[in-house]
Amino acid sequence: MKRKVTLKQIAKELDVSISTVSKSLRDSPEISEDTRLKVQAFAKLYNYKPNLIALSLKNRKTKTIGIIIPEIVHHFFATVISGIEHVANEKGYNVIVTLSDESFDKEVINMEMLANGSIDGFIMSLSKETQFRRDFHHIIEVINQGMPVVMFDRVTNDISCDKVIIDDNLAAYEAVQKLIEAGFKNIALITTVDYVSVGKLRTDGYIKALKTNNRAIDPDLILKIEDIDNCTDQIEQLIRNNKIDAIFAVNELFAVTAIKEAKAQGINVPEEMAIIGFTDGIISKYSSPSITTVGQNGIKMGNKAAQMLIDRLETELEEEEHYRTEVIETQLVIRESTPTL
Amino acid sequence: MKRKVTLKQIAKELDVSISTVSKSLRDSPEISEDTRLKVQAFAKLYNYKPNLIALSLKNRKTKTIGIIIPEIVHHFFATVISGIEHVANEKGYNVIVTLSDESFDKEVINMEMLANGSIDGFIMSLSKETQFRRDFHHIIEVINQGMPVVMFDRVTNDISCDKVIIDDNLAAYEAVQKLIEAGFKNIALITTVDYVSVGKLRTDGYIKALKTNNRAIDPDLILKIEDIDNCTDQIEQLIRNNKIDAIFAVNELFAVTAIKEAKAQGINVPEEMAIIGFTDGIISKYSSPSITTVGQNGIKMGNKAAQMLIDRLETELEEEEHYRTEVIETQLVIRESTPTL
DNA sequence: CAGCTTCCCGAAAACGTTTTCGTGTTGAAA
DNA sequence: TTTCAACACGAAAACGTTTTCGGGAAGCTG
Repeated sequence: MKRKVTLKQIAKELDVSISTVSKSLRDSPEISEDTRLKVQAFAKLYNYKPNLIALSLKNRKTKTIGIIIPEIVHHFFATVISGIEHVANEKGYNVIVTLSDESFDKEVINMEMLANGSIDGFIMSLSKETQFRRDFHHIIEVINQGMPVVMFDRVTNDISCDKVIIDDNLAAYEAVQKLIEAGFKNIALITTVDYVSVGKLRTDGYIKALKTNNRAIDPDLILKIEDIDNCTDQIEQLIRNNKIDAIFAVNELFAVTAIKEAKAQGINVPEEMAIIGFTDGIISKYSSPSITTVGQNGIKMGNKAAQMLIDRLETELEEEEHYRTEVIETQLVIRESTPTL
Repeated sequence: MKRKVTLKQIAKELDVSISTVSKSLRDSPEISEDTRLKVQAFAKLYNYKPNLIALSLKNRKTKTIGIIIPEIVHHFFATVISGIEHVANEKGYNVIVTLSDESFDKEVINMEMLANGSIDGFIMSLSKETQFRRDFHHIIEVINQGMPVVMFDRVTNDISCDKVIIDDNLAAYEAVQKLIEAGFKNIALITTVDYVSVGKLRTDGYIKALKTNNRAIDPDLILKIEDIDNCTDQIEQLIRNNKIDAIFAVNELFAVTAIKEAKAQGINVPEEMAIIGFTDGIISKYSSPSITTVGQNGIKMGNKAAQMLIDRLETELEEEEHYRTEVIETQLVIRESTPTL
């Protein structure tokens, strides 16, 4: 077991100073070709690689990005991480991932943990609980310490920083508009409780679409689900108790559950009931019928977020404070759960 | 923007030495209660938190675990990460995630990157290309440097280190055995090319089950797929050209695709054809019919892997070298794609 | 009063780098 | 021969900690 070799060891072995070794390896003109080559050969032989922790300490930057997301077992977040990781890697950055599990406390703990020198900046999406409590002191503190933060998807207006989002409102509006244009009359909405920012926005988009078309808003057709893991019964009721010919669901799970319940009640999808979901993940693709859905390109969001963070890290103009909000375009992915529109 | 405060600054401000500050904060009995309290109050006021990078350098450990996996946009790997992250977090460790994208080169680069001080140990699953090339020098080198490595799922016998796996062979055997017991005669196999370790093992399990029951092995019923993204045509052919009444697929994608193709050819699942998949992910759960599958508990694998790594990190007995291979039990998750067995 | 503890505290080393600055040697120019 | 520039290298500081060791002051014992 040969431990990693350090500058000091090379210096000792070659009977020169540490500085000489360091300079040789960095091809400094200060060093004679003789010693330079000698040192380089020796370093190569022993496979010397500078210790990144020491470099981090010296340079006061770690070349590492911290990510805080609610969950990783969630296709959308996984794609975003993937997107982040790719551009980060390209630019020589590593990525530390932490999970809040939708918990405020875990979000705070993770944030404080990473803020103590481990990373150069954050990319994050708020936990449900944080959105509910509207307590963002941990984020504000980090920003005040001069550490850049980029928020994506689940963001808040209460904090000014760079953001990457989709236009949830518009995307929902357009999806519902499509349904209306296709002639559907009784369009239901399956959504989340309002404090989930994206849920609220999508709900608003649904309402806007109906209003624009002078349709009445029927509260009975709007189902707000609190506990996402137990949505089946409520959705079953919704379908049973109302005359519905189309559903707009704000996520894949609601959409696929709606399909299942419709089938169970003998309703054909899409012939008798059309369904549009949100998020183009595994479920939408492999469900049968496959689900027409609003695609939010997670990879692209991740790319953009990483791009913005690194830009801010590397242009040390520091004080511009000119925060941007980048909107990633969505597209309606047409599949089998809607009749040919 | 108040930058993070350091020991030095506190020392200066309070007109004591750095050592005094450090000791005060760590409740050293060397320091009088007077100064101790004074320092602590001041530190609290300025929200002092020790710089983790400095600590890492000093202690020669980072309290960080490096993960290298082929992809993250893959439910199984995401669950494993989740499992790792949870026990890591509990024990005060962070987690750096890197992706190999199934590429040997990226695996090597990421490994070397992380090995230079950033982490205390690795948890990894081999990329396809690495398994194909059977080149493990990067891993061996890291191990020789004294850095512990835990491999999971896609492992190799060529390296001795801690491992966490499932018994792929047995799980496949049992799944196929179930099909045989249920009276199915013509059981096809959809698998990967042999160099993917888990694919090979599952294939062997399939063959063993047939042999045990004195069934002939029909090569026509064994489909080995190279390019997982373009499996549709081959699966369609398989089903069209053979009299098949059951299929065992080594992953979810093959299973769901088989269902789709069967349906397209007017074959009812499960009435006319039973299907068992592998991996209990999103697809199996939400497909319709939902898919009976071999559940490999990713969370548990992650938990175990993290546990093993941390154990090895924290028992500095170093030289025991007594590597373990932990086998996580699987269970057949019965769903709609098989008739009540 | 001498000597010895005890109590507090600071100096310095160490972790592994990079970089600034200083310095000794050489050779050439004056 | 003197002076000076160029050259090659080393010492030391810095990043932020922790910890060992040493030492001054005060109090106590004899």
